[in-house]
Amino acid sequence: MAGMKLAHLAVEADEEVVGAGPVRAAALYTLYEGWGIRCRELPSGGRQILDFVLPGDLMGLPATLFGSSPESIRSLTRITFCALDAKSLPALFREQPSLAMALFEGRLREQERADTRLTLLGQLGASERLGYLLLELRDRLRARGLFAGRSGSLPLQRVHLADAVGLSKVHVMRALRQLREWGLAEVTGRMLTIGDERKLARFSGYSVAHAPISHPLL
Amino acid sequence: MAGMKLAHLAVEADEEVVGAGPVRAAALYTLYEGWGIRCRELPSGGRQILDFVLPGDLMGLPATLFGSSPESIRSLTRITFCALDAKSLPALFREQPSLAMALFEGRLREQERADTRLTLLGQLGASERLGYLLLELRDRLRARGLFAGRSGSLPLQRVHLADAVGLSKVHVMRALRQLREWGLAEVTGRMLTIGDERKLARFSGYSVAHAPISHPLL
DNA sequence: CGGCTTCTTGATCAAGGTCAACCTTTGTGG
DNA sequence: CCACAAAGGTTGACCTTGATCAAGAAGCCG
Repeated sequence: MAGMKLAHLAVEADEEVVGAGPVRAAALYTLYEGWGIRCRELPSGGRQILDFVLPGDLMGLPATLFGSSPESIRSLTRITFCALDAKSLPALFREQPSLAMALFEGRLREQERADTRLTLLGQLGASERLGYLLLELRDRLRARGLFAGRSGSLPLQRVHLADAVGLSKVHVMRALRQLREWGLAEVTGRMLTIGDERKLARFSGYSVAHAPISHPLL
Repeated sequence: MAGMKLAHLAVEADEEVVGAGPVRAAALYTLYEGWGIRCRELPSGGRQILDFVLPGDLMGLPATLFGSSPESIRSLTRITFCALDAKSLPALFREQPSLAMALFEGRLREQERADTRLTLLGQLGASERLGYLLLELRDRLRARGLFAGRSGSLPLQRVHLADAVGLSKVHVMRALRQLREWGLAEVTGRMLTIGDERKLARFSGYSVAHAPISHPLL
């Protein structure tokens, strides 16, 4: 798979990495460092953050495979990433079936994560959603060695949390206050601190089983 | 792929086809006829319908591949389906790379549909959600030759619509009335009728591009 | 030190949930 | 074939959650 590598790139914070709509360049990437978001913009002005993109995650798979995709990817921090040759994907499937299978399983895990998010938005209240999101983020970061102990860096603004869980910025504040007052989690500045982890997991319906952590592949 | 076929089965309406939790039997299926739902149950009693399963759709892929899955699949009507040998999936990846690729692309399309549903729940109001759901269902049915003209059969209760779009049964009623009064769509008895299709699509943010129709594979 | 953006909070408003009642359909046993 | 029961559909009244508006406080550059 290393043979697919084309170039090593970097962009500053808050730029569009993969645009919605028709693809302009072959654009299959893996993220090396930094944070990104995968999101959709609505004509009405709203935005849904579909997922946070962390180091090791693929970017632009649907866009390159289908030639166009409604999702766009933006950098939240400065990021470095690596461009892959999307055209060699069929070859990969022919010559590396076990790798292809791993790729397939990865998509399936993503699907389970997506199902969880849907359940979150459909069935749970504001604080539960936030609690879940924070716990999941912590575990994804931890799996990458980017979070140790009770607190770690979280380069997100309130708006990002809001757009991720389908709430208004103002209401995210209220929910965060709840979590803080109950000693479950705290977001201050650009830091996340998990308080009573066990209680938070129970409260927000979080279980690692339901939130398989995507593993860096490349 | 026909070589994977193991048995032809049927179950009555409202039964569990694939259970949540650890897998009891090798359980990879394709649906032949009837309707199913893929859903998650919450400890709190809530239920999120993740998707409606229509003829041609796969059932139980994550469960068989991972040995367990939080999702369960239930029949809404009497269904007939076909059991596949999940163990031959690695073989399929080795010997039928182009089929594997198709399977992979199918998952990617599912992911786009899931992203759309997330955006729906996170950003849109009750009537928009329902309108979108109804339009998408109609197009998926039409792609299978199960819906022609302005109306067709829709074997869903209000609760199912409610659990699918994350609303209460009562509020689904209110939203349906809206759609009816505005001449956009109507659900009566077990029938769905689409009124002004163009207007409904605009109203609910529906576009076929964003809602790729899953194609029967087997 | 301004002039920006983000954070934070209170006050008010609307969307949606809950409860309860009644109606309609379906189904079942006498 | 009718009577009754059970399940689902429909609607109104009221309450809760979360959105919106507005304004002040705190950071963060130039």
